[in-house]
Amino acid sequence: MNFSVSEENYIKSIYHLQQQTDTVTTNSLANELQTRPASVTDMLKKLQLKKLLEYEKYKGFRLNATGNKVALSIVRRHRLWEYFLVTKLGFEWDKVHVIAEELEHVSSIELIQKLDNFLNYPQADPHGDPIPDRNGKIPVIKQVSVADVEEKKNVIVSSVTNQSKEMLELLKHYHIGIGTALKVTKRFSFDGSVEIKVLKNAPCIISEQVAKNIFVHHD
Amino acid sequence: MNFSVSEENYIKSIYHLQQQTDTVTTNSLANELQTRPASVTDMLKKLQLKKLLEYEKYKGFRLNATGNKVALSIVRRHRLWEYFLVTKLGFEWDKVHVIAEELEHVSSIELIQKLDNFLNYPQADPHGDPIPDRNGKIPVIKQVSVADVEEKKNVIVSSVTNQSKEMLELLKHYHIGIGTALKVTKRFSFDGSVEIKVLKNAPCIISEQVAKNIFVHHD
DNA sequence: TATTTTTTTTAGGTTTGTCTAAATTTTAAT
DNA sequence: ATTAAAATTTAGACAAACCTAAAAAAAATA
Repeated sequence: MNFSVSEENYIKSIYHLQQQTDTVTTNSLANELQTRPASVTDMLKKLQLKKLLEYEKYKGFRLNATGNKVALSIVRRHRLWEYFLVTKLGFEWDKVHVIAEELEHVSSIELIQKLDNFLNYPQADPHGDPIPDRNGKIPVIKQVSVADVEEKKNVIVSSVTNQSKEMLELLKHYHIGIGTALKVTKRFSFDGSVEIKVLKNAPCIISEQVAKNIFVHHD
Repeated sequence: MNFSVSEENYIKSIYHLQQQTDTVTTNSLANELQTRPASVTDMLKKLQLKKLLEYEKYKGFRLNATGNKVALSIVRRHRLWEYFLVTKLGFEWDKVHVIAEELEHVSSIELIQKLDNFLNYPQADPHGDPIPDRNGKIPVIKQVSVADVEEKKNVIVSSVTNQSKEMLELLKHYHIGIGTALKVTKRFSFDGSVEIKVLKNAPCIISEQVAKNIFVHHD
């Protein structure tokens, strides 16, 4: 089956909203897509007709198995492109989302297969979000926030929850990015701040707030 | 200025038709785009309104300076993506056109700038067609067909006019691709066939028909 | 429970890009 | 120079994806 850019955007947004709430409401989807509830209803009927949705008037809706599969393939494309943009083209994290939003709609299956191979089958995008494989399987990456990680253990940064410009600025200053190896050298229980050591750099202290947003996995 | 996918396709097709004939006709454009003459007329009005065209009813049309600039930026995007698909993702020449047709409409200027840099500012796409630079300047690549090249000179394959599957098959068999270094060892005036030597391979003979389609430039 | 508020859907309209069929202009042929 | 043929444009329709305003249903509140 082939879908329009608009249909794909709806499917993707429903998928994302479903991660938080089981069934999705018209208003929340309209809000997510920056459109009007009436437009959402129109599209819902269309997606239901194409058998991607479970939808009952006034009762909310959710993707069925087929819809979910389609969503995962869009997410896969999006995240692979994001990874490409950062690791190959040298974009900053905070710039890639918008561009990947366009690239994700290029539909060639072979393209994505070859891109995946070229990138060496990455497990997560530059924000640390997992990349579904060609079958829609999402790799489970065991990760802990820096606020909870064991002392003295070597860990690798795998994702950052807060993707604001401010956070990016801070991480750049500390030379921290996805894939950075670091070690928690000390934890201060007074304010929850943490001393970390990024390879070859002098140790530095980050606040609890920051530590909670940085996730790592074991080496 | 920002253009729709449809507008971009019209602009690009007009540009290509202009390479052969000075002014373009409604029918030829309809044929190129696999659409109806009436649809072409509709779009012409729109492009004229956007000041990209010189167009007089019933008299044919052509891109003006602005239109040309837009066309060149689309051609640039298309050819850079083709180059990427072949050299980085390992696609065959004959598969990339369709995919590049989609990728070319992703509009981020920064994306194309960084892609160009990543690819190391290639001068020509995998078919040997020149890639306009960011200012729309097309590199002039002095090239001669193998049928006309001097004997014993070392030359490099720069483009292949015929891009059919059959031609690709033949070239693959002879280990010839864009960038391949070769030497014309002998020319037979009887039938115009040419003996060439591809580095390290045994010399081989290609027909005049093939020789005429392979273009080379001096080392 | 009755009423108000919020959410969702329907009805009808707009824009973009397409189409067919008919009208018009240009080109070719007698 | 007429007439026939071909090319082009206009007129009017249609589908996709959006919109506003009004109606209907569900949820919240008195």
